[in-house]
Amino acid sequence: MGKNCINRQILAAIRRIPYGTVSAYGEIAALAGVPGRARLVARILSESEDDGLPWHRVLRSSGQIAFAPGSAQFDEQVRRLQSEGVAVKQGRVKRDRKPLDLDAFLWAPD
DNA sequence: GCGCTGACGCGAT
DNA sequence: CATCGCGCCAGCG
Repeated sequence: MGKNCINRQILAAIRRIPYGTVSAYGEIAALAGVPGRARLVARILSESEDDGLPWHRVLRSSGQIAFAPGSAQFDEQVRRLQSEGVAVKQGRVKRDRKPLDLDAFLWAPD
C-alpha cells in the first residue's frame, strides 16, 4: 500500500516541475519524501505510462541527460527541452549557479 | 536467498 | 574534468 503511495508522490513531484525548468532524480525523490531514492525515481519514470508526464525535465544532479548520447531517447529529451526554451549543450543543461553570491557570503563582513 | 543490473548521487582522490 | 567506492533498492533470473 505504502509503496503505491510513494509512487504517486514521485509522479506528483515530477508533474510540479515548471515548464522550461529542470530538476534531478535525487531532488524529486527528496521532494516526494524519500531522500536517497534517486534510482527509484528513475525506475518509476521508465515504467510510467503517463503521456503528459514531463519526464524530460528530470536530469542527473550534474545536469546531464541520463540517456546514452545518440540514443533515440536522448535525442527526444533534447528535442523536448529545447522546445520549451531550455538550453542543452553536450547533452547537458547548465543549472543556475551563483558562485559569486556564495563567495560574497563567505567574505561578508560581520 | 544470491548476484546483477540500472533514466542515480556524493564525497574523496 | 575522470574514476572509484559506496550507498540505495526494486526487479529478474
